[in-house]
Amino acid sequence: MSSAQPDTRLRILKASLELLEAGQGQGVRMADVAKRAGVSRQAVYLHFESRAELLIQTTLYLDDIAGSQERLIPSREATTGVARLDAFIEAWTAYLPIIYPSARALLAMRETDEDAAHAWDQRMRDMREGCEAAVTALQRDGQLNPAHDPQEATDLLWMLLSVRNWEQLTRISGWSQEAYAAKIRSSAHQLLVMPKASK
Amino acid sequence: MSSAQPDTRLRILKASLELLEAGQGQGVRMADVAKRAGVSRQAVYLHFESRAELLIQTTLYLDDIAGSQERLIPSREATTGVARLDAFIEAWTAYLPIIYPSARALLAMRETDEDAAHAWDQRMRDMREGCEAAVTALQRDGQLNPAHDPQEATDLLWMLLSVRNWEQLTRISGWSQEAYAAKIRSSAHQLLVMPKASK
DNA sequence: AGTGTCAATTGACACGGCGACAAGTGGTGA
DNA sequence: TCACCACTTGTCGCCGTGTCAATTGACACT
Repeated sequence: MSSAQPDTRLRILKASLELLEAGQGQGVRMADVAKRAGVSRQAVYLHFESRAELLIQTTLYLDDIAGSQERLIPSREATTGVARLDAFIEAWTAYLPIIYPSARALLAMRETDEDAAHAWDQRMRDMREGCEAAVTALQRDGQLNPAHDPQEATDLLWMLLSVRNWEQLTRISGWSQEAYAAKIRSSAHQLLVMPKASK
Repeated sequence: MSSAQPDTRLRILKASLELLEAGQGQGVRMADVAKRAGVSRQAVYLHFESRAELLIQTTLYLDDIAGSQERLIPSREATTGVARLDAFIEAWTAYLPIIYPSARALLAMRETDEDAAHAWDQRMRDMREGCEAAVTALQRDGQLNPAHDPQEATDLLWMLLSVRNWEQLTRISGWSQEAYAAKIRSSAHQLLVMPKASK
């Protein structure tokens, strides 16, 4: 936090992120990132040991500037199980389009690179914890659909909220982000919330 | 159907399929396929113009020997909408583990190769037609959950049955194939079939 | 025998992208 | 003045895909 060039590492991360967003996570090479950061290709390797590492750090950087943590506050503060579920779904589905480009790149890398695989899996495990917390809150309220035990319910919710499903519904089936969010929420309710006996 | 060497093209396809299965769709190179087929690397290019083309043809070959068409007969013959839905889900979920290795390889290729992307998308469009037929049959019977219009219901079912979801639930969440099939079927019912007013 | 054809082989090569290495260069502070 | 630091320049190796040209060996026709 001192040099005229505001921290090369940060410039590289920014460049990486911008390119990922521009290409929707596709076709971003080390040389492209370097060029955009106004730095030599080798300088990138001075800061990141490999392409996998750069992608991992880029997603962490994005989490940081996009406030991944703050987004979860309403969910944690929800009082009822259903409110917690809804708040979590709301936060995650709104976050999905933001992380999609870098998630896609990391997912592609995951196929061949062990570090990338590990980083992605960790990320998804963290996200699963949010699912689990929501399911637990539902159960505490006696609102969990008895068709599923908590483990299975968590996995189903986790699946429902996956990046790949967002990709399929919005990019292939052509759903708007709003339609996606609404339908996923109502589907989660149908699957997980105890059907009302009567009213 | 005559030479001592039973058709080189076929030997290559078999080799490709075996390697894909052995590696769960990962790390299969042209040279590996050639070696396993007992043929030079160049011979592979004599029969398939590119790696993408080889993968595409391998999945078609697999469809052929695994009877992808026959599997759909029970679904087409079902009388009620719910029976049709169940038969389709049963056929597809049982087919998924079979095609997974080649599907995975093709999905990876899809990211970078236009031909592979087109072939995969076509495959998935075909599968979607099965979903659509089941939803239409449900609707005809007045059994479609009014929470969804037929389009949306089809897309939801399509999403539910995706290769990626099978991969996540069985390979990551660790569900058995049986648990997967049962849960997906019951989830499809919860989502798509009209809730009984009473009984 | 002689000729043509066809499938396949051999070996070499170009290319793109990642990653490593070595020898500079230029600015800063002790 | 010297040393250090971040960075540059240029070069190189590796890998996997895809191409090309020359050759071989089997068969078929005449």
